[in-house]
Amino acid sequence: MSRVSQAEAKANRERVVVAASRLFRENGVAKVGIADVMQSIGLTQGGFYKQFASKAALVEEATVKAFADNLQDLVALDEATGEHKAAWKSLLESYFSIEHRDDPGSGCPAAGFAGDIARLPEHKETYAKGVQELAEWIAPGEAGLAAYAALVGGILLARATEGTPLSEQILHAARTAATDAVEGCHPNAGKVAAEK
Amino acid sequence: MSRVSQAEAKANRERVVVAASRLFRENGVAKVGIADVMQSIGLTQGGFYKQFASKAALVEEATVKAFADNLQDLVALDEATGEHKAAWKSLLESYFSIEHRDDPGSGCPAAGFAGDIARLPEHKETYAKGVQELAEWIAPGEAGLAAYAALVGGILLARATEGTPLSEQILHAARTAATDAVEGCHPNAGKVAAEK
DNA sequence: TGTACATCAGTGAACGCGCGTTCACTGATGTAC
DNA sequence: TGTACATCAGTGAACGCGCGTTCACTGATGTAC
Repeated sequence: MSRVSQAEAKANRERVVVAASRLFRENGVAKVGIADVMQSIGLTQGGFYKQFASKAALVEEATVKAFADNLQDLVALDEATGEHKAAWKSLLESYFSIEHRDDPGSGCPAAGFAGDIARLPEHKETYAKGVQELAEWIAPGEAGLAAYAALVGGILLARATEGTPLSEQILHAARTAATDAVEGCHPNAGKVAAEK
Repeated sequence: MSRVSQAEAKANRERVVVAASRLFRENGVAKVGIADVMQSIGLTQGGFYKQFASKAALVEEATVKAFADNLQDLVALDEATGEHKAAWKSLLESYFSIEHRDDPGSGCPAAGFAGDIARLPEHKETYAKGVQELAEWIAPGEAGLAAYAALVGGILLARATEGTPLSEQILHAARTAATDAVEGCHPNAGKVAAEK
């Protein structure tokens, strides 16, 4: 294989971004090399720099794509359920599922990229834009932000404790708390931290 | 400097763990090298392996220490305030402060190590133990776990969006939501995600 | 208490490996005529 | 439409650098007598 048609080259470029978007979320930006990404779609590392200026450029595009895809899924969920509140409840179930915990590659981008972006200032703007849009989907303003932070914290802790019984407890606890926030007052509201 | 007294050697070993506990939280395990840790306390990298079997062993000890120190601080906060609910409110203020966001090195270990531990299975047990203890401090059972997840998610998102206006909004939103969870029902409870 | 020797914490340089990036090369694609 | 040539996506190897780890060496500490 040497030269390839323009259309094929463009398609390959997109495949690189898609693969990176998955691999970065799955294993972390630092642990995924250019060679890994290229190999995963059957190409060699050398060609990478014909399409991207640097690894950082790929991280940027992969971040944008992950957030965009995620938002699109949620909008589709709105349309599928017909009512936003039902869509939100449906999201809660899948978000705090074992499947989502164990498959970060196709999961929440805010969670998948959180660890890396926190130390990569150049991508914070992009990350923030993505977070804002997804939080807006949940609910406008600070209510959405707080809810989204609870989601991200729950899934990250569940992943970091995966393999211990605590992981499932966290998933359950976070799902319950988020559900209660939608339903309104829970009978036990107010008891948190008031028992010691 | 060649050989050093046993007492001094033991003290140096502890200084290494303390420095690592801070540096790992601050810059991430992957970005902090053995040489960085040793240099930060005025020693050279060669001596490291006289005290530790590997970098992984240091990560383990640094994780344990970070969680232990944090728990001790919280217990002290309980004693200082006299009442647990007041201590919790006080924690909320400092947890979602700009200072805590900008100084991960001495901050919440669950947040500081989250990104790295999620990809280092060998440390998940230790991490889980630390999370469990801190969550128990907040409140027993799932209430504490859910609250802690909301804390961690809030501070991580705020750090990953630092430099954008969203960061402060997240801090504020997460603090408000957590405070309301203690106070009981907020007038707006139930409105989340119900407006679209 | 003093002396002689073994121990070993810390030094500084080197080794290996992985990874981001570069580069000469290939040969099908795209284009000019 | 066909031909000749330039372009350039992809290849495979190499370069540099950082970092975890190893190692011969140093000389003060700790100990045996």
